[in-house]
Amino acid sequence: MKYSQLFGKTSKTVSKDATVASHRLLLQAGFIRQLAAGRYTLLPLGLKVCKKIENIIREEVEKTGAQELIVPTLHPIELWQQANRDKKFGAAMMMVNDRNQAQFTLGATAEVIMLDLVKQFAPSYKDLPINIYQFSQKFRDEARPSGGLLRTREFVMKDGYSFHTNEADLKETYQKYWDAYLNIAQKLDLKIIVVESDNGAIGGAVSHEFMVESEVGEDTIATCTCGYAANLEKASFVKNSINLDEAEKELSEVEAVRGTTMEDGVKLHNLPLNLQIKDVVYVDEKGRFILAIIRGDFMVNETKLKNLVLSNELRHATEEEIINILHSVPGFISPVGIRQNIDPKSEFIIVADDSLRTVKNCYGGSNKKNIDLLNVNIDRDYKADLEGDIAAACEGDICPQCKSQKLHLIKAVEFGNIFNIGYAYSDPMNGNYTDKDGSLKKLYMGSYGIGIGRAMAIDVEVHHDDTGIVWPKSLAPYQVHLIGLDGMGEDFYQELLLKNIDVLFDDRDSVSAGAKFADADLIGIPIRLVISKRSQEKGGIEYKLRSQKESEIIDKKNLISKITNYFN
RNA sequence: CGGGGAUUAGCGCAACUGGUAGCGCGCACGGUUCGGGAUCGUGAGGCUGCAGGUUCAAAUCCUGUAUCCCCGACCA
Repeated sequence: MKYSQLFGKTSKTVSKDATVASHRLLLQAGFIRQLAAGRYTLLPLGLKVCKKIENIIREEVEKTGAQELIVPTLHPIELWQQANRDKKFGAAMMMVNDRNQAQFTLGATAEVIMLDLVKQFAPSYKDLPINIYQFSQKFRDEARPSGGLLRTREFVMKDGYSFHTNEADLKETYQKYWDAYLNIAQKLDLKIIVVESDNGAIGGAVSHEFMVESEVGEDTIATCTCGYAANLEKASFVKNSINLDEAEKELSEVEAVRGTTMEDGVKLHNLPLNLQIKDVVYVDEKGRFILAIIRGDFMVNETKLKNLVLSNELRHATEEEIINILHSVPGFISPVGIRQNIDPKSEFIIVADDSLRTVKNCYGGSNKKNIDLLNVNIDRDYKADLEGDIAAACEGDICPQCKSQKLHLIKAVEFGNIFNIGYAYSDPMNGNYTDKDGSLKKLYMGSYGIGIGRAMAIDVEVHHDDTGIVWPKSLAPYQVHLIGLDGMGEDFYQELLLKNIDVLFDDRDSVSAGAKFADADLIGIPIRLVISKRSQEKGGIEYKLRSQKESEIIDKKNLISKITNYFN
């Protein structure tokens, strides 16, 4: 390709809105262009890179036995409703009507479509596992797209789906995908941290995310040197016992003229924070009031809480709701006796973190202003409707796996994920197969995703310097960036083409050498060749790797083999 | 959805207390240059996001609205 013919140009300036490096560089180097919030055009250079990523993914994913197909983008809303996923995805779904007012959604993911497809072939155990995948445009009406291609409303995803007789069978495919993802990441020159994760809107039980450490990442992951790694949404930690050897003392009310913060309580009673009970009131999408209680030194993890109470959405209760509906007082909420006060028409759930089993004789509010309770004990003084882990892990907490070392929190971007979905879709949609004995059994499902545009952005995030992108050779839009100076280069360009070398030839004659070098740095093609009077006087063509500072003059005859060797 | 900022030429930005729009880059043409974003000259390019209002006069003030960005909420 001649640069003068290439559609899409580099630019000297780029909007100050592009604060993330990959966003700025991809814009500036002419790989992408924005159409609307979270919607980007892939220009020829950008598309070339994405196609290379797709091919790498295709090659590795097919090793799992997956077969490529493609399903429509518009999904009849009824299918989503069958699986109850329309509510899970909620506002993120793009809705469309046809001329008959039939409702469709623009595919955000394709579990329901793929399951429906599989059902149409009435599979028997002999057909299983079924392992299918596609590359297709996904639509998610994200509340706030950000970071260029890192979070968009419209993107190409490789989404794979597998169908099994049981979980053990899924695990085999799951492991194959795991390995495939690591191979893909290696080819993309990305260092992956695999973490346990929450299944979120996809549903199911266990899943893993393939993360790349990055300051611009929207996720936080907890890691330990022992190998433990989990998304913060899922990460657990050791909750040490505080004073379990104490005898339970008598519950008592005391006057407590104080502010409404945890620290105010600590100061007033001169008792440790970890003996205080923290009370947080939430309201979910069904209008249920949820009182989450937890040891004072811990924080509530809303994702864990949502999973425990089976809610899709939580918000904090307002002060008015606490006063008028719970008949309590902000800052003085307590699980003790709160239930009696509440209007029985309002559904009310008390959820206790298991950390409340690590303490005795706790203190906190009384649901009355300026009165606190001392020596509060679970079971004796209050009971929870649900108990479990709803605590957020923090930097320095003790690792749940080795139980000795401290967790370290790092920011990361999600490169891909694999979901063990189980029966989350087969149940509501009657996704069955016929077993050996002729009986119908539920299909056990898995799903597997990688966003292509995001993968490209992560790669730029990881591989760039002050002057531009530094593509790994597997992804570079071209292998060689040939710069012709002094009107030279055409003959050698033709020669490279004949040798099947993928070359971008900067043939512009109205542009200075400096501008060409700057553009080459920006675009980031691995090998830069310069052919000029000067290089010829020195006996050949200048050869320089984008990733290195030094260049060398190489004789034309040896150059082709040097290039092909570099790429093998 | 809450808070903040923005919208003027293809891109990046100016235009004070209202007087009818300019700079840089890029683009076109012509010269001189030619190994790290050269330079000189000439030129093209704008219903100032949109809709109302105030005024003799609006890019500028007011109201509404749309879009974009950032922080948060949400989402993976």
